[in-house]
Order: sequence, then C-alpha cells, then structure tokens
Amino acid sequence: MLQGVDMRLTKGCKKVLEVLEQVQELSSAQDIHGLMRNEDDKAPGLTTVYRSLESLVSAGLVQAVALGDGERRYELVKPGEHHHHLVCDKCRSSVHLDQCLIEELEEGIKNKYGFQIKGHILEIFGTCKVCTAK
Amino acid sequence: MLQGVDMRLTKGCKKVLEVLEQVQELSSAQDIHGLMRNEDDKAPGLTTVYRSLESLVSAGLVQAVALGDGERRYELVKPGEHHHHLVCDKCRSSVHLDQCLIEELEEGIKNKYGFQIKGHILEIFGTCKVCTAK
DNA sequence: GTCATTTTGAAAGTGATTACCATTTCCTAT
DNA sequence: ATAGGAAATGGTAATCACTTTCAAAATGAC
Repeated sequence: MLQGVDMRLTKGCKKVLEVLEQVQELSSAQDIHGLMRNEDDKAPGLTTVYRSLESLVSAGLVQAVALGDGERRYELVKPGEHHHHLVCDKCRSSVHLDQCLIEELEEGIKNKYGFQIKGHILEIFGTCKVCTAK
Repeated sequence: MLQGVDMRLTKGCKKVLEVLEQVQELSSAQDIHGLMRNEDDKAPGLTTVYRSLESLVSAGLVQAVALGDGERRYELVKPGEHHHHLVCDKCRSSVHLDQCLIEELEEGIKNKYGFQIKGHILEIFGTCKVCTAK
C-alpha cells in the first residue's frame, strides 16, 4: 500500500500511519499524539506529529479535513484520493460519501463562472441513522 | 431589510452591519474591527465585534464562512439564507454560487444514508476568470 | 568511523478567539 | 426626571491549535 510513494518514511510518519490505521476515524494531531503517548511514553512529540502529518498529506496518503471548528482532522486515504463526510452531531461518527460531489460539477462551474477549481472543502453535519433511531 | 428580525439591535451590531454593508466582501472579525477603528477611534472594541457577529449570525442576518485557514469570515446575507463561494487563490476575491448544491441533495442523502442534514460547509478554491486571463 | 544532512523535541512564539470583570449604557418602574 | 437593575461594552488575560526555533540526536554517505 505504500508502494510508489515518493517520500521518506521517517519514524514519526510510520507511527502516525500506524495510529491512523488503527483508529479509522477522523483524528486531530493532538488526538494522534495522545494515543501514541498512551501506549508509549517516548513516542514522537507533538511537533513531529504535525510535521509528519504535513508530509503525509502532501504525499497524498492522508487527507486533512476541516470541520470549521478550528481543529484539523486527519484520515488515511487511498493515495491521491479524498472524500467528504456526513458528520453526526450526536455521536460524532462520520460516514464517507462514496463520491465527490464537486468533481462532477467542475466542468459546469468552469463553463458557467470561468473558474478553474483547484480544491474544495465540503462537509455535511446532521444526525446519523443510528442516532435518529434512538 | 431589518423588519421582523428578532433581536436587539445594539450599537455594536449596527456598526458591524454598516461595515459589512460597505465592504460587500468576506471579512474577518479583526478586519471589521480594523475598518471601524480606522475611521473612528472609539468604535466598538474587538470583543464587542465578536459578540455582535455571534448575535447577527444566530439572527440569520450574517453568515459565517469557514475557509479552513483558522480565520472565520463573515458576510451579509438575506435573512435566513446562505450561499457558498468560489474563492480565488490569486486575488482572494470570491464569487457567490447562485444555488446551494447541498440542499438539492438533501433528500437523496436522507434516503441513501439515513442521514438527516442540519448544516454543511462548502467552499471551492481555485483561480477566477480574471486571474486566469492574466 | 567521520562528517554532513535530516529528523526530532522541548520550549517559546503566533494569531484567532473566548473568558473575565469592572465600567458604562440603557430601560423601566417609581 | 430619577434610581435601580439588566444588558452591553472594552481592555486584559487566558486558551487553544498550530508554528517556529534551535540545539541535540539519529541517519546515511563515504
């Protein structure tokens, strides 16, 4: 899964990847750091976690997610891909949308507004199936 | 335009509305405060600006926009409405999308994922018509 | 092994936002 | 009008996520 990835895989990065693999959940840098330090007192420091996340994001292995609350979350993705979320305001779980709504519109927006899309943020908040049922 | 709005219109709020009316542009709380203080040394303080924006947002007169850079921007809207932006990474201008892409999808997402949408963030980054032409 | 480069980490610094709290302003009953 | 109480205000300090700094430690090439 790491084949063909063009970046130096430092210890910090490896550790971060491990944690993200385990949690399978949107996690902030501080979350990740906390989890590391829980099971290992001399796990990488917070600075390294931030730096590793930065590298991993630009390598396309991890995506950063802005939920608009001033705290960035991170998540493993298939290299180069990304996706958006339905974030439950009750249980904080998040479901992935199986397709990016923006990519489909890219051409239309280009034509209509003459705007060349380079990136976007899209997250949806509400109540998930499970919490609605309760 | 302020008819039927259910909130106390304090001095701070009025001043903030004035500024937002003039700039017609995404502005941060600090931007707004700066502009006020430029033309009037005893314009409301920063704290009041933040508080006013909070009231105005919950009254639906102003929308808060998260661009994912850790600085919230604000903008006048028709009461209760909202819209999304094409933000140019060259000139920082922003064009409004004339319709909300998410509202259209609400029903589909409800059916497909059982998710009840309550809110969302959507902003698109790239290069605008003018800057592309250059 | 040696030396240069890269990585790391603790602490200090930033920048936006919020909490505090004392002062001022506004409204209402007298 | 005016006194009293609630709401609004503003400067400062605190918070919080994140970044910078810089010296020490790990890595890698020769």
